[in-house]
Amino acid sequence: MTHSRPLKSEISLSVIKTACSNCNLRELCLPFGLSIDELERLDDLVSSRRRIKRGDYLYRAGESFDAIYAIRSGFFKTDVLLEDGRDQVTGFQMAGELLGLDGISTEHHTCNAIALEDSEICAIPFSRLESLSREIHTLQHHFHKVMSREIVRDHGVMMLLGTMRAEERLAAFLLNLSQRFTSRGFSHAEFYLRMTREEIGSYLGLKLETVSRTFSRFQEEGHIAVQQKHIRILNVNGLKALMNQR
Amino acid sequence: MTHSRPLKSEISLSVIKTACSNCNLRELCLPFGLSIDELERLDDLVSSRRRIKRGDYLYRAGESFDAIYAIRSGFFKTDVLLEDGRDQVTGFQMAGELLGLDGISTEHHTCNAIALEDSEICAIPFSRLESLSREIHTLQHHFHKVMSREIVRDHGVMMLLGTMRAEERLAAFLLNLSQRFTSRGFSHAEFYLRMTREEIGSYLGLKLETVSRTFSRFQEEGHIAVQQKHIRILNVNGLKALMNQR
DNA sequence: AATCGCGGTTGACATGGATCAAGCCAACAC
DNA sequence: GTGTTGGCTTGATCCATGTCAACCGCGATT
Repeated sequence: MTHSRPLKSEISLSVIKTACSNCNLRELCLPFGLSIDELERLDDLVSSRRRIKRGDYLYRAGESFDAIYAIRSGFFKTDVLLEDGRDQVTGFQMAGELLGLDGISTEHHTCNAIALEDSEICAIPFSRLESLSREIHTLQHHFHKVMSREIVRDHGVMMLLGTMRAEERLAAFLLNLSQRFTSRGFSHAEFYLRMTREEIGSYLGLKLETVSRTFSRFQEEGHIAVQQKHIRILNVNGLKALMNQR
Repeated sequence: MTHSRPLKSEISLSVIKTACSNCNLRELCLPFGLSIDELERLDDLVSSRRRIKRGDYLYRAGESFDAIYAIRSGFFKTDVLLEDGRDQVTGFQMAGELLGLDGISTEHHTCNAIALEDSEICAIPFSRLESLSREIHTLQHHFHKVMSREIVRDHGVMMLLGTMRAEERLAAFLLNLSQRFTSRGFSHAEFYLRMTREEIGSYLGLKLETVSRTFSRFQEEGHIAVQQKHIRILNVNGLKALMNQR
């Protein structure tokens, strides 16, 4: 790829240029439900595409906010820091998901977004998104749904943190990842974790040792096979059953 | 008041009718930042006002969604239920705050909203809010801020649940209530809790006994005076200090 | 005034997960 | 190869919070 010269500039441009219209995530991402010509208007807006290397920040808490970001490929975590150094991972985001919605409220980001693998994002200038969504009803409505979905997701995490035991939290976590990989066309039963035990623990309100021990227990009980970051789910129903017991 | 007859119909109507333009919460609530004539257009939309008695549901999880609600007066909790009966209180809402944003995502409410005291709400039909906010930029932007603020709040709760100890959670909870009462013109140092120890516990991921014991400890240490639901904060800085230790 | 009942407090004890510590494994550098 | 490093696993012990149980106190009802 790096040595190929463009044969026809239109073609190469249309491939290289960010374009929702030919993005295979468009049914998961912001463009959901838009007509062809609406899509093209969104294309104009989603101009810049950026690579973020593993470990780099997409944005940091405190930075001023002016765009939201759609993940084109890769994997991110968001976290909030307390003055005393404690931190809480607030989410893991994958392709097709939006980052940065927290920044709208104060015009400043309130959390950090960090790439857990080399990633690519589309920046969507927020004020332009607002103007466009004043014109395109479908876009407006879908954007509201996405924000609302984030609120609902957060409620789920609260439930997890507030009422579930370590086993249940981890089972819920694995099932959630599995389901999200599935809807992106990957295996539901086999995947690589992009985050460390510590990051999982932070997300789930557990220490890394507990995460590790619980994985081991799941393995002993035949629910999963773990080998470092490689996970195979052997018994989905077993995991599901772990959640509603008690 | 109840015996007075209207002298001029316009006057009595303007008092009785729901109207953002003369609501003293307008600087906290959705109308924030609107001009006089924009306010009047919002008035048309916020037509119905409803009383909810203590203990009654404003809406239930699963019901179909078509409006969001602004709290005119009173106090609510929202909670989510798991099949096995466990529940998690996801928030406490007071005058000027919005309820129902979770329902946008699936067109169905995903939690229950229950009045903790006799309350009054304004129903805002959501599709009409969307059309109006396509016309009024300020309204659109403010609504986005409100949704985003909810996401940020949820992150705070995750931090609480994920990384803080019982003392810290409860201190944070009291300080948060105090601050919200203050911005509504009530005393920052003295207030009545509208919720039970069990509801506080559910919100904070603690059992009611722990909540009760921690209140008692705060009292022994001179941070607060508790008597059932009546709270007086004696030492704000003491409470703040409790949070960042460790 | 007596009774009832719900919510709150307090105590004694149990336990899930944290903490501390050692060792292991895999990737990478040299 | 050997060493180094970061992430993971496992064991022993500890402790914060949960659990169970008794009792209290206040408001509502009669």
